[in-house]
Amino acid sequence: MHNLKEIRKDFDTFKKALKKRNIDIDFSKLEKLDYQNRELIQKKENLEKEKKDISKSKDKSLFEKSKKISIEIEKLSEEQKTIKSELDKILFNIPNIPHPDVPIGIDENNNIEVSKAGKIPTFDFKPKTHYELGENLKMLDFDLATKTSGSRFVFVKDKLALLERALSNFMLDTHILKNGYKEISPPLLASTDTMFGTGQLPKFENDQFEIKLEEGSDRKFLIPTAEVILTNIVKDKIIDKKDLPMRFVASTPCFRKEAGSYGKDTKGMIRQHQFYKVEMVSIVEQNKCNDELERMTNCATNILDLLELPYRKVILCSGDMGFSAEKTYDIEVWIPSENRYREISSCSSCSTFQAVRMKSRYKNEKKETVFAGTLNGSGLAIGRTLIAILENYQNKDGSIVIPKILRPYMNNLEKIAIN
RNA sequence: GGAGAGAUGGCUGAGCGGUUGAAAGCACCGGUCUUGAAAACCGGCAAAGGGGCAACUCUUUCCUGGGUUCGAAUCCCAGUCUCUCCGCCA
Repeated sequence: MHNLKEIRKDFDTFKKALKKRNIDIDFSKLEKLDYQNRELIQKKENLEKEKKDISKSKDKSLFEKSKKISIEIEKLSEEQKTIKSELDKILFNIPNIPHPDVPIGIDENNNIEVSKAGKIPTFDFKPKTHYELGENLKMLDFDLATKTSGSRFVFVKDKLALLERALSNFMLDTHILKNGYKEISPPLLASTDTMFGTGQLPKFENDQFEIKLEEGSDRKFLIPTAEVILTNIVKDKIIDKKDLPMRFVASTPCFRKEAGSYGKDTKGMIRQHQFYKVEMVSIVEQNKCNDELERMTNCATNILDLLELPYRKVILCSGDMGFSAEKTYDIEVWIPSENRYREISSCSSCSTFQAVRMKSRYKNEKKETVFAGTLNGSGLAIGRTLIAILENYQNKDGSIVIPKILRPYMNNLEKIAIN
């Protein structure tokens, strides 16, 4: 969310910066509502002052007048609240401003490749898809999941379940022991204001699974990513500057409706309603966002290096970035059956955008209270890492070689073969 | 599910109709003292919003939302959350 005080100072620059997002915002209405809002506040405050003075004077002859002022204040206050909520409705739905480094573009086709790493495997046979491999091994069961739960779910069984668990542990260990993240096992349900804090609400309510605890209770949502719950650790907080940067990592299930993806990636486990993801979150001083983003992205690619999977790093263009992000790197892993790279991690700096929504602040050198910077990144999406391993490490007979780094996590198993 | 207790600033914690934005302590910052540090002493230290180039100033805020009152952190009502005891339970 943007700070109105800042926007007001240079409205034209604000408008221009958001043009890169190519979205429709009624700026003139925003400006007008802001003006009306402030005008009403002034009127109201003048009356409040008058009333306060009467009260202090304890002059009984003025008490009647004070009553009348109260009614007037009430009226103004209602009017002001209405204007403010209209203003908020616009403000809550305005995305973050792209960082100057971000290339301008419409969609994913305008993203720019930054670097490539790893060796793309060559096969002397036609590589199978991950779901063919998994089903042949009898370790991925989509039909069963359809029976118990519906579409976009999967049963992972046996050695692949072990592999999934190993991946989670390996990634966590790496981030905790080598990259300085603190391990968190968080709640998987988030309240409305938590979802608002990171930007999932109000605009993306359709993508969220809502949980009904009991009739009339507050709304709760299954987290679409641990980013939501980890970032909100600093919600409504004035953080001690000494505690920055804060770095958290968690491995959690994520739940998404995938409402806008009908017919997309319907085969296999690329796009599921539920999947595991290891998520990194950093809370930093606001001027450190860019450095932290590079650091975080390196933590993510480091995992792929260790797993010896080929990947490339892409910087997202202005039109393809998420709502809260100012700058995003996607890490894409090589998928042999599709003969292309697919997203396996997304690392974003959100500048102070989420902190404004969450009211997360700290005192800077000048003792001013300022908003913190927040970043999040997958390190990595476990389901998709599993896919990448299946496909990149497959043999002609349908068996899968286990990446060396994972073997200690799998009782030194070297290969998964058909029973 | 049943019975109680509570929610105040970064933290602990007083206040229980008007000079209380809020005592005191801790933490933090500055200073005196000291070779340096500690201790002691002195001073400073809430947030949000509005106005102003600025110095500054005004309004709001003691869980949330209503109510009583000229005036509410303080009284009344509703809700949320936390804690303790009993029951049930991974």
